[in-house]
Amino acid sequence: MGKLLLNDFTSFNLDYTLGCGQTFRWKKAGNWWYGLVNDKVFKIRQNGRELIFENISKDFIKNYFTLDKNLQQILSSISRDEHIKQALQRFRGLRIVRQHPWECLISYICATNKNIPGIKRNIEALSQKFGEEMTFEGKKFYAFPTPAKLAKVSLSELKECGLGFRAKYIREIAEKTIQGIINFEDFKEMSYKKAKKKLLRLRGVGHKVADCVLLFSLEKPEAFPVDVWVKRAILKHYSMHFDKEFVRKVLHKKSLSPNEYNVISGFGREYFGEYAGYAQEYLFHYERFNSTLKHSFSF
DNA sequence: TAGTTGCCTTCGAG
DNA sequence: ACTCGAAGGCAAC
Repeated sequence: MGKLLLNDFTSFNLDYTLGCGQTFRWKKAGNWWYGLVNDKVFKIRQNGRELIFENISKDFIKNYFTLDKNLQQILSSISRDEHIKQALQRFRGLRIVRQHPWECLISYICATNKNIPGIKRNIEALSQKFGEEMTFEGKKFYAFPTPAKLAKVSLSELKECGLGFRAKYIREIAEKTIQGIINFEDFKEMSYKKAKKKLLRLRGVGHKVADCVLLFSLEKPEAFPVDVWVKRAILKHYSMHFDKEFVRKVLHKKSLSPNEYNVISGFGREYFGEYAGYAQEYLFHYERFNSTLKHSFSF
């Protein structure tokens, strides 16, 4: 068993961090969160300033949950108006974790035109079918499949995971990864713009998926992914920063054109600054949270 | 070249 | 039974 003491309990909240929808494989049982990250199974729980974990090293926990970063400083840098302040206040302690780029990329390709429970089912199916089996506390866990494995399986086998039209993109990217055409360590070294440009060349990767991968796994905290929830949040609370005509036009569209995407995402990066991605994550979670509240009390 | 439209898998909610 | 929408993207036009 390992322990880690935080300076201040508001500097990290495990439930918000793992429950906000940035990751898809964590499961909570009682007070413990069970996870499988980079081929390691472990569990972790929080009690105030204390983090308690089993089957994993302290260094891994520090790195994965970015405990080396000063969250208060990041949050004050994006705290630009009353609305974001409310979101920051409500979910203070939410951090963006360091995901593995390969798993992150495939996960967010699964996320195209899907809701979060659907993405989780896809990834669970992929892992059970093609990932390495592990045992922890007598229960079976499955690692996320390797690029080599996914490059070998047939399209119909992939589609059995409920991937639909995404299956062909996933296999293409698996092939390019084992061929070395995609090298995630190189992406980390590049600027945000250059890395994004390279990601956009992959079939199945548009602006939204690229920004998610850049933010959640490639150390680019300025990335500002715009999905339907963030679009709604921005048009609702920040419409004064856009042309009336633009707002009216984009409000009821299902999908954004590349240009419209860049207008909203570019606003986010300029307005919130170098940690715009954190603002995006708080706005996203806050918007979904408020929507759930409305539904729960509507009857 | 930039912007638009139709289509794509699946699946649960209503 | 039927439609709608979901952490969208592609290709034709």
